Amino acid sequence: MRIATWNVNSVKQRVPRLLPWLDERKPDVVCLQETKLADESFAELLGDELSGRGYEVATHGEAAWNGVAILSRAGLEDVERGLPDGPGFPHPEARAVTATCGGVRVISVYVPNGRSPGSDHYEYKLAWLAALRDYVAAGPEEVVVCGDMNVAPTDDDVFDPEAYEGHTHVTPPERDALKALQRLGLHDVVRDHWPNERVFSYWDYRAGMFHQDLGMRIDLILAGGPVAKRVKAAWIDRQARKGKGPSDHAPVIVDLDEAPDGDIGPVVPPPSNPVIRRGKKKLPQS
DNA sequence: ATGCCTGAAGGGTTCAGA
Repeated sequence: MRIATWNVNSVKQRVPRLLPWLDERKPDVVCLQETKLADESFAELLGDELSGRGYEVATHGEAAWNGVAILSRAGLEDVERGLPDGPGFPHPEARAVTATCGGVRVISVYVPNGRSPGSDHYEYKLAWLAALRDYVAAGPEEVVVCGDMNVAPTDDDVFDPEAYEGHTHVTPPERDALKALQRLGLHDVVRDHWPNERVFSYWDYRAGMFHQDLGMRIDLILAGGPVAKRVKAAWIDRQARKGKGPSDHAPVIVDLDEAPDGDIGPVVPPPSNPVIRRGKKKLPQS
């Protein structure tokens, strides 16, 4: 079973990239984030295209912002939207959807950004991560938490720790909240398979950050013990970040058990990364 | 070539993203 997660940064804008990607990589389960579409609009936009490819769909969206989904052709049962007792800002937002697919409890999450350390939104982010931890703790071990965690687990997951000083995504409280989740027994499957590689999943659109490979790894697949034992491959699909009209995030892909049949692309990530240019690099300023 | 920001809402710009 191939499971993928992708922050598409507007599914409406990403249709010309999403559908060919599904046909090429042939994932059995896809977690999407930042769909930015209400459920009815999602069904109208993609219902036929997805059912034609054999996918059932669970969406939890809202107009304009946020929005998550799970596409599955491995079954889609017991759908839950949102986090029970999760915090809002001030109202609950569409940031989590859960379903059982092929015997695995799949949670697609879009963790709040946090905006700036110490802000209300930052506190909201920490509270949201705590609620996610409680939710996972109450569920089965056969679980994968997939999505945009908006936290880089370690300094190895950003292009330059100094560039992020004073910014979100790297602060100790955020990393502690992520660790608390992992302490439930979840494995960061991409890092486990590529312990010493430079692997990022997000690159800012601005200033040629992708082309210099100045990014961060914030999109994760966290697998419960029994699922982690089944992992045969885990990688980030950088190809999907190239070309015309990409999302600013790349998909993360994991294969459980035997890799699926057919031409479904590499089962290991392309090992080469671009040449890193000399000179101090900073984050683009907004 | 991987090539220097994008999406959405609402209104002629502003906010959000990370």
